[in-house]
Amino acid sequence: MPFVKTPKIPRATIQRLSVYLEALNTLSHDGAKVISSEALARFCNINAPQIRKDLAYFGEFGVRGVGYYVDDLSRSISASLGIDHEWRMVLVGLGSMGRSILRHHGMRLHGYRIVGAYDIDSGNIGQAIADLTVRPLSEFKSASPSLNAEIGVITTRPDNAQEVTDELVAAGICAILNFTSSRLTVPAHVFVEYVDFLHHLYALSFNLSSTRAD
Amino acid sequence: MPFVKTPKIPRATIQRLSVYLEALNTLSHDGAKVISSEALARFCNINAPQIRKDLAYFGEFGVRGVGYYVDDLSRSISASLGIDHEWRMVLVGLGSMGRSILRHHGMRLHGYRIVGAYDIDSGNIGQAIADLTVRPLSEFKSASPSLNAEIGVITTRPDNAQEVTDELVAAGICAILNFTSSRLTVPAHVFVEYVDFLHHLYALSFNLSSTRAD
DNA sequence: GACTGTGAAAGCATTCACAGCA
DNA sequence: TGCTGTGAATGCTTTCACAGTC
Repeated sequence: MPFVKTPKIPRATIQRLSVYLEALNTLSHDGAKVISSEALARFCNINAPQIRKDLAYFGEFGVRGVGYYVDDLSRSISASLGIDHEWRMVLVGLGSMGRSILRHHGMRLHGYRIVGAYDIDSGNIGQAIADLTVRPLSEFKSASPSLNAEIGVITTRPDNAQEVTDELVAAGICAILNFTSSRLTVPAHVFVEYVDFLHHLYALSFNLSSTRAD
Repeated sequence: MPFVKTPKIPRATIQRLSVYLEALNTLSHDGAKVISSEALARFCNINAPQIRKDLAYFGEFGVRGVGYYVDDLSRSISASLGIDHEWRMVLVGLGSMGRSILRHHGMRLHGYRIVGAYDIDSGNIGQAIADLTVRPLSEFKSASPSLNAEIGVITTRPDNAQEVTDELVAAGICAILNFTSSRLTVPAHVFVEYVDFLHHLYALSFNLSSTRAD
């Protein structure tokens, strides 16, 4: 009985795959055809056995005695991560952070497309930003079937985050990228990722303070 | 010989401390005086022994049979993280992401103050944004002693990130918050934190795809 | 009685060494 | 020969159970 090659993939592996992908795209751009785990390791500041193990979770992408074909591997990782097709997203909250994300080029380039812009702040509603018109969140549920978005991005003020989440989940969204500092409560089938740069600043402060103390 | 209570603190602990802090501030705001690890655990979606262990790395903040005093604990965590005073930062790159960070209220509220705005793109230089004037990065090194900033924030295009990093490090910056998708190479004494929401989107895509497949 | 602080056990993730293949 | 794929060993984190304290 041949197993599908997926026992249980560490979360950390997924994060590193993103790094490999980034690196491979750069390498490909520079004309590299083949790369060894050792060379890729140096490029990413990650060690070689780790890379081999990570990749092995998803299949056998390399050629022994040769290495990995850059473009092949890039495609394989994309497929493994599920980013080999376009993902449709809705954005809620058009303060400066929301606008900046709406205008962010990288996301579109990598297959993430914002197909709806909503807000609960009436001040923003009706505005046209980057070919979308901001609608009140209350309209999302009825628009949802035609928008066909799978990922919700929240950039409101923290106090509104849970309310927005509930609304999105009620409308069938199963994945949320949360830029606010609020922790969200969601049903088990919903995935949440937190982007909180304050936390990263705390980590820097901690490191600075503790080396200072030595 | 009484040890300072710091054997080796897991990185994950630092991240969770940020979460506790956030929660405690909310609780304090709502008038709570005392909270048990169990109650805090429910509030943060983290389990109770984990919280107790995390806190124990830094000292004995609780009272047996009672719990933790909310405001006390909040202050203790802030001190442990080294965020009980203001941190000065310089921002490099004033595209839409940079501007949005410059205008972000939360950061200032939490003791992070941007004291200098730089860019290498001549289009932005000279502009006044939120009481700062954008200067060319080449001027940073000489201004650095008087600015007295400790943290650098990079929001340029990815291709410029390494160059900017080198410049910041040369001027004495020891901590970098990197919003670009580039991996940075830095000397051992410099700390780097990556804020890459594309990676978070990848994680969501992966989760969505793999549950879809079941 | 209630809840913290902590050693000991279990569970994960990373590293290593080497077998297996071009 | 050179480099991948992988079981076995190491090192971290998390979990648990309970002793210690208010």
